[in-house]
Parts: sequence; structure tokens; C-alpha cells
Amino acid sequence: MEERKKISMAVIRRLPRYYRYLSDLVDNDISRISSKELASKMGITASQIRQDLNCFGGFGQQGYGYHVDTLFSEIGKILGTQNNFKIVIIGAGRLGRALAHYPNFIKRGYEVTGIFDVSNTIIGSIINGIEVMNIDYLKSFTKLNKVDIAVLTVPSSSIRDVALLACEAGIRGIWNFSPKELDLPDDIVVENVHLSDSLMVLGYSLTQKND
Amino acid sequence: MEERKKISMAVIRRLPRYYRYLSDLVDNDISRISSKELASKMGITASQIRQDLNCFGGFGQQGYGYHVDTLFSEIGKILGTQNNFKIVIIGAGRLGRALAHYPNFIKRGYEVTGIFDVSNTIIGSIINGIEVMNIDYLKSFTKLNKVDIAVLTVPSSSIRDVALLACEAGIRGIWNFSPKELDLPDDIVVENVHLSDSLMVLGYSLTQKND
DNA sequence: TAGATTGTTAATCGATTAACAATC
DNA sequence: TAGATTGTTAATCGATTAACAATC
Repeated sequence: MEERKKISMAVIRRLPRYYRYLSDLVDNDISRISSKELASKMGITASQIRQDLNCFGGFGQQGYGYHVDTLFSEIGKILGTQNNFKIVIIGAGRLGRALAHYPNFIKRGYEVTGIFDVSNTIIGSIINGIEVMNIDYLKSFTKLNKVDIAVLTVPSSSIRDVALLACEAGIRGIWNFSPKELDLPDDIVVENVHLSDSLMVLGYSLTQKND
Repeated sequence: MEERKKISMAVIRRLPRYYRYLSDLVDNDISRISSKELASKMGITASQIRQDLNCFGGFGQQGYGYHVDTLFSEIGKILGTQNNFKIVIIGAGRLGRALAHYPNFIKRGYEVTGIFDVSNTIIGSIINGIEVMNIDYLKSFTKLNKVDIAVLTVPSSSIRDVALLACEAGIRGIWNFSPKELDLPDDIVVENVHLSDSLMVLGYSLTQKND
């Protein structure tokens, strides 16, 4: 797997967006697209698309463009859709429960295998067909089921402890919904969803428009 | 309000992060911090912090650093925390309901004034003290209550229609939780939370670690 | 073949970092 | 005053865009 050079995060973060647009094209039975056409749909330059895609190899064909199906599935592979990543949700509050029903887990090739909480009122209840377990069983469950990802929807006050627990349990990636930064070993991948940050950027833009 | 020059989105998107770190310092009764200290806490360069802050004016003091309280409240102002933005949530499914209870709305100076849906099973129910209204009342409610922001937690299939409806109703900003891009008039501010994009970036990183 | 469009190199633009004079 | 640290300019680095030869 000889990597040519480090691919920048800026490129990686655009891949899911390409993936969505290609998914729409597939749905509309469009089989072929040029970088120029796609660029105009997405509001970016054709150059950027070609540069981005060529980080991963030449998916196109000169004089023709790109096969939509091929490109869609190639980007999917790059993003790991075929890995069947297994997920547990830790924290079965409102957000955790909403995510347990999140249809894109399935659509994007992920599988929710377990839900955990600390509260006795919640433990034992069924969410989307899965019984909420006591967090004490996280470690044994994770090992047994080879869980890859922990979705953390616990209160900020306990986020760091829970994150460490998940690491001890052998989790490899964390999808963090708390507004705290996690300082974890280098081999753990963390992806943050800082909702409040996003909201405040919206607040900033609105404030600008006021003036 | 003479703007010197355009402030880049890269800078803006870092502001909420500064805001969070400063909030922690305030909570810990730390009254003074240098760019160097803050930089080491945040894992960025002191230069970047000083450059970022100086987009908005000189908040520091040579030889001393920054007053934590002042800086915190100044950044808050920039982000619009004092504007008391009014919010409606459209789509009272699981995610909408979870967001209706989101504590950071209050903490960051936002107020949820209304919740809307199309389903008769949901309309009339109470979520966090607010009765879910029929979306037909969106326009009159928005005008009457001077609502600024619509949080869109509706299915992707209806997102574009609902976004247009919100614009007609006089909303100024949209917090979009669907995986679709919105093409709206220039005076409407859109902030996207593309959960599936975030998840797929996590998937990418995990796939890389596999090799 | 001629036209179209890629893959890729070179040029430009913007963002980050370094350096330092100003000054508290 | 001497030491510390900012605000700001200059240097570097990286990302985006433009251009074009290769080729389907």
C-alpha cells in the first residue's frame, strides 16, 4: 500500500460531499459526468475536483469524463463504506436515542450493535430493537463483538472518563458529540461534532448581516 | 462600522473554539492568559491566536497578555451571544426533539420560541414546555415573534420545500441538519451540520489505520 | 480524425508561522 | 528600568486555480 504523499484533511473533508452528489446522479440514472459539469453543480472549480480525485488515482477517462457508478463506489471504498464498521452508542439520552435511529448508519455501511448508559431508569429499555446495556458491560461487549466506533452522547461532565473507558474497551474511533476536546492516545481516531460551534458560526454570520 | 478587510471563514470557525477554552478558564477563576499559554493548551501556535484576535481589534496588553473575562465576552459579542436570537425548530422527530432540549441554546444566548411539524400525531404534543404547532402557522408565528433562525430537522425529501417556506416566513438563518445542500437567496445565512459527512471522515481515518 | 476532457505541472492565491519593534 | 508579551509586518508554507500536453 505504497502511499505517494500525505493527503490533506481539506481534500478528505470534501470526499463525502462528492459522494453525496454522485449518489444523487446514480439515483437519477446519470451514468457519465465531466469534472466541469460536476463542478458547476457543486459550485467549485473543475480543477479542484480533478486534483482531489487524483490524490487517489485516475478514475477518469480523457475525452469522456468519469463513470458515475465507478466513481461513486471508488469514493465509497476510500471512505470505508465496505468495512462494515461496528458501532456502539454510549449515552442513551435524547441525542443518543435519535442517533440510534439514524438511517445513514445503515446507508453508509455502519451497524449499531449496542447502546449503553449508566442510568437504571434507561438500562433495559429497547431502542430501535436494541436493549440498552449497563456501561459496565462495555468492555466485554466491545471485545466480543469487535466494535470499531463509539458514538459518545454523554454529558460533557463525564465525556473524558467515558472516552477513556471506550479506549480501554478497545474501541478504535470516537464520534464525539460533546463540546469538549478529547486528549487520547495517537492510535485513537476522534471525529468531533461540535454543535455549539456550528451554531455560533451561524450567530456570527447573522450578526454581520445586521450591520 | 467600517470593516477593514474581509475576515476569512477559517478564522471565524476557530472563534467558538477560543470561546470554549476561555469559558473553561473563566470557570477556573483564571483571570489572565498569554497567547503562548493558550496556544499550548489548544495545540496551535501563539502567532495564530494573535493574528486571529487582531482581525477584530487589539484585545491584549503588551507585556501582560489577555484579560480572560474581557476576551471571553468580546468573542461572545463577535459571535452574537448578546443578540438573543430567536429560534424555531421545524421537524419534531427524534432529532428535533433532542435539539429542543439542547442546553447550549440557552447557554449561548439563543431562545427556542416554537416547534413545528406536519404530522397530526405530533402536533399538539408538548416538548420541553412548548406545544408543537402545525407548520401552516409558521409564517404568522415567525412574523409575530420576530424569529431569526429555523433549525431544520425534517426528512431530506422535504428539506428544500421547508427551507423555502422558512424563507418566505421571513427567517434570516437556517441551521440545516439534512444531508442536502440548500440553494437559497443570498441574504439567507445557512449553516450545515452534515452528520453523515462527519461520520464518513471518521470512516476514512479508520480505514487508513487499518493498512 | 477532430473534439473533448483528463491527469499533471506551473502559477497564483491565501493562510499560517516567524520575527521583531512597540509598549505595557 | 528590565522583562514580558503584544500587534503587525515579512517569510514560509500549503491549497487552489490555471494551463496544457497527453490521450480517449
